[in-house]
Amino acid sequence: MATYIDLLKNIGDVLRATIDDVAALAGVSIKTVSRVMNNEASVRATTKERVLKAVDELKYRPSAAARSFASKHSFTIACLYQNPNAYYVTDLQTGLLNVLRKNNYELVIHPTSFEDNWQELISSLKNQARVAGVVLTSPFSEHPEFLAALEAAKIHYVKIISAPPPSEESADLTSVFVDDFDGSRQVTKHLIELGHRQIAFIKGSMDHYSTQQRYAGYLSALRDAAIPEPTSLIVSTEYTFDSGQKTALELLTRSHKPSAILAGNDEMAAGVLSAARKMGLNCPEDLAIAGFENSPFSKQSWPRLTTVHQNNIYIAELAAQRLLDIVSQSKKELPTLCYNPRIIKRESTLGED
Amino acid sequence: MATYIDLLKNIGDVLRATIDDVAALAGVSIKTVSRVMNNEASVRATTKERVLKAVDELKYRPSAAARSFASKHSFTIACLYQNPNAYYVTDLQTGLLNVLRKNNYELVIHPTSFEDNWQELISSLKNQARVAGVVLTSPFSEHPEFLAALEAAKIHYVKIISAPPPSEESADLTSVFVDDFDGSRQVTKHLIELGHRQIAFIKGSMDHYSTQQRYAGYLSALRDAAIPEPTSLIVSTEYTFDSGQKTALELLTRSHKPSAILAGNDEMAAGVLSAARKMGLNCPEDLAIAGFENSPFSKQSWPRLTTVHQNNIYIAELAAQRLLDIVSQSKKELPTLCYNPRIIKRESTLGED
DNA sequence: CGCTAAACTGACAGCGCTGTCATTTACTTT
DNA sequence: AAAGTAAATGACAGCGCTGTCAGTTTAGCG
Repeated sequence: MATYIDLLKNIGDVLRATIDDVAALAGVSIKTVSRVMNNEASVRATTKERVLKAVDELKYRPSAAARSFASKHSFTIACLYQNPNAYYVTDLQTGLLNVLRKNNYELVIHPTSFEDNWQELISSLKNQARVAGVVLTSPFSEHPEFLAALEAAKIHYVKIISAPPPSEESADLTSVFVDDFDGSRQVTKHLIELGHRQIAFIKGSMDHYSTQQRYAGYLSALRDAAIPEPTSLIVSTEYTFDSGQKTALELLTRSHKPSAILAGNDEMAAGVLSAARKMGLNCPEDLAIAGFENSPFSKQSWPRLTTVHQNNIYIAELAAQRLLDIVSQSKKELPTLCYNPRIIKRESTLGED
Repeated sequence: MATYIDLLKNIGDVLRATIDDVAALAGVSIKTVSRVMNNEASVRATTKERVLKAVDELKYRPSAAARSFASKHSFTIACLYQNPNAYYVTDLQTGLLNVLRKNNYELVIHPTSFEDNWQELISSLKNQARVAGVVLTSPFSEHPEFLAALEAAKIHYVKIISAPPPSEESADLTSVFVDDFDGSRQVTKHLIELGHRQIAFIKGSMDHYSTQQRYAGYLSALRDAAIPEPTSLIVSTEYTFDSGQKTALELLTRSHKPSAILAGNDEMAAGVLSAARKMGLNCPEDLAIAGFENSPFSKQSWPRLTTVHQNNIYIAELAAQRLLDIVSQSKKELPTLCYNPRIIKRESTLGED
C-alpha cells in the first residue's frame, strides 16, 4: 500500500531535515533560514523565496524544543480557567485554537482551582513550561494580586473579563471586556415590557464579576422602570441545575410569588423550568423564565429559554489575537476590545407563536 | 503588601536557579541532579535527599525546553479528538490532566477534523511539538492507517476504543477498551424486561465503533429474547438533539409505533423526549425512552432519562497512565485495560415512584 | 562615479539540560 | 586484606536553534 510506505519514507527520513540542511540547500547561512522561519524583516524577497523553497522541498520543521530553548520563550500559550461549564470551556478552547493554530502556537490547558497554590502555578508557567503568554478567565482575570504576580514574573497575559468597556482615557489593552451589565439590562427590560413587575433574580456566586454585572444590570433596568428592588426575590446560590431548581421551588411557594424568574445562567434557568413543571406551573403563562449564555440547555428545553447570547468562540479569538499581538511586541495601535452580548427572545417569556 | 514583594523576590530572582546552582549547593555534579530530577535509579538515598533539599531551597525547576531539547522528547502529551460533545471533551481532559499533572506532563489539545491532512498532523507532532505520546479517541483510534503512520513515526500512543475486551492471547496494551456492546445489551434487556417488544433504535453515525457496538448490543439482546429485528424501527442519523427529535417525530407517526425508543446517546434521547412531549405522549406510559452516556441531559430532563453510565474521567485516567507507562518504557507487566459501562435506570423507563 | 547610510547576511557563542562513557566508591567474596 | 564486582557519580560533548555583533552588499544621492 503506497500510503504506508510513503509515510515511512517521509516521516522516517526526509522530515528529519535540520536547519543546516535547509541552509545548505538554499545556499545561505543558518541564521538567514532562522530569520525566514521567524518572519523577521530584512530578508531580501528573493532570498526568502529561495529559503522557503528549500524548506518546502525538505519538509523542514523547526524543532519547537530547540527554538524555545534558544529563545527563552516557547510557542505555547496557556489558558487558565476554573469553570465547571463544559460548553464554555470547549468554546474557549475552540476560539483560542482558531487563532493559535494559524500562528503555529500550541495550547496547553490549566483547569485549576484557584485555591491551588497559584504562586506555584506562576512559577511553573515561567520556569518550567516557559509559555509565551497566558489567557485568563474568571476568577484569575479578576484577581489583582494574581495579575501583579504575572507582571512581576514578566509573563504576558490577556484577560477575559466581565465589565462595561472602560472610558477612553483608561485604555486597557490586556483585556477583552464582556458587557454582562448591558446584556442583563436587555433581558430584564424585556421582562418588564412584557408586563412583569415581580421579577425574581437568582444570582450565581458573587465571586465572579459576571454575576455582579448581571445583578447590577438587572437592578439598573428595574430602576429605569421605577420598579422597587424586590429584595425578597433576590437569591444567591450556585450556577447549577440543582441550585436553580431548589431555589425556584422555594421562591414559588412564597405567598408573594414572582411572575418571572431571571436566572444567572441557562443551567439554573433549566432548573427553574423543571421546578415550575413539578409545581404544575405553565411557562410562560404562569411563570416567565430567562437565563444567560445561550447554552444548549436553552435551546433544548421546552419551552425554549429566552437568554442572552454571548459568542464565546469569538471572544476567545479576540483574546488569542490580542495575546499574540502583545507577545510579538508589535508596535501597531491596538484598539480596546469589547464584546456586547445580545438578548435572544424565545418561548419561555414570549409564549408559543 | 508582603505577598507582592515576596513574589517579586521569588519569581524574579530565586526561581531563576539553574541546574548548576543546585549541583553546587548540593555538592554534586549536574549529572547527579539530572538523575534525581528524572527519578533515575542508582542514586544513593542520602545523595538524593541532599539534592532534593537543594532543589527545594532554590526552588529549582528544570526548564522543560532544555530538557526536551536535550532528550529529544518533550514532557507533553497530545490528545486528539474530533468530538462535538462538550461534556465528553472536558471529562477526557480532566481525566488526562489528573494523571499528567502528577507526573509533570503538560497536555496540548488537538481537536482536529479527521479530514484534515493527518500526515501533516503526524509530522507536526513528531518534528515540531515532539510530543512524548498521544492519546487517541474516535475516530483516530479506529483508523488503521493512522495508527500505522504513528508507529512508522515512532510516536507512542494509547487509544480509547469502543470494543469488547479482546481474548487473552491477543493482548493489546495500547488500548483502553470500552464495552459499549455490553452496555447496550443491558439497557435493551431492561426495556425487554419491562415488557417492551417494539423497541426502536436511533443510531448515530456508523463511522464510530461505539455506534456499531451499541447497535450490535441492542440486536444481541433482542435475539436473546427471541424478538425479531424490527428493521423498520431502526434509523440512522446524527448524534444531535435535533436529529433525535426529528427522527422520533417520524417514528411516532408510523402506524406501527414503537413502545420504546433507545437512542444512540442522551442528547438524541432528549430530542426524542421533546418530540414525545410535542405529540402529547407521556413518558414512560406511552413511550419509554433511554439513551447512552449519562450526560447532564439525562439528569436534567423530566422525566430523567434511563441511560448507560460511562465514567469518561476514569477512562481518560486509565489512558493517560498507560501512556506514561509506555513512554517510560517501564518493564512491568501491564494488564489489558477494559471499562464496563453500566445501566442507570431512571424515570423515563421506570415511571415515577 | 564615489561616498554614506541602510539594508542585508553570516560567524560564532551559548542556551540548560541529557547521553555516553570513564572513573570512583562501596560492597562481596575468598 | 586483596581482588573482584556492582553501584554510584562525574567529565564532557553536543542537542538545533537564536542573539549579538561584525562584515558585506545594495541603494540613494550629490
